[in-house]
Amino acid sequence: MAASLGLAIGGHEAYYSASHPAALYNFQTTADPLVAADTAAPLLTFPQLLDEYSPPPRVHAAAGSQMNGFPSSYYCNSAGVYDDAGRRGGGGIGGVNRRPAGRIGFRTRSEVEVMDDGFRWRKYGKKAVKSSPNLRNYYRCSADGCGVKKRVERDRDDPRYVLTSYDGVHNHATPGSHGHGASREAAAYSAPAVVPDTWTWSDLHAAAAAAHSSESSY
DNA sequence: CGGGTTTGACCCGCGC
DNA sequence: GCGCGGGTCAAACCCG
Repeated sequence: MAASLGLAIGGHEAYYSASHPAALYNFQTTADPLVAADTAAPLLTFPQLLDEYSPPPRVHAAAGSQMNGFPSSYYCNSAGVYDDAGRRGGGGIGGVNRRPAGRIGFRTRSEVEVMDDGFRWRKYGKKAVKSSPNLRNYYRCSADGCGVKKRVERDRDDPRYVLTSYDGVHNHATPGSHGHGASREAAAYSAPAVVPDTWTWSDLHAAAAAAHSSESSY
């Protein structure tokens, strides 16, 4: 079945998209990522996901060299209705009622908040949020014309973990590439309808967006 | 000198 | 209608 279907598990919604391999492996969509991260525990580990879908080498490198730990769980808020704390998320971005094309989050055990995922990020805000005693940092992709955003905050329940969520899809190749993988980047840049052999951050974002459009009915 | 970070103010949607 | 809360802007500042 090429379509995705929604399930209700323990009061939480989980979406599994048959067209998205990662989703088949419990790459969850949930209204409450924090709860899901705790209760729907048996999710794939980051390395597992990477091995399973052969992501680009640079992701491997980033995971190996820059991260102190690795994501222990995932959530994908493709509904774009709730924020990281499961609160209303329609609050809009900058007051503008923008609907995120797709949001993917990671709960990562790490000493540092900033993880090199191959893209260049510029911090544009920092905010204390009610849902957490910790500050939330806002980053934007520094590539011109790329509106991908990323927010990072420490898990309020376990400060050893970092909650990272991505909004949007990169419309460019990772700046960290040094000439290799041009074909892969071209594939990732175009053909959003075709499932590529290798999964990149952008691919995941695009998949989330696709799941979003098929699930919701705006 | 250029790019990134900091910081407070501001904007806007939502709930009451 | 008002207050709250999250998200963003933008100028000043910092650093390589």
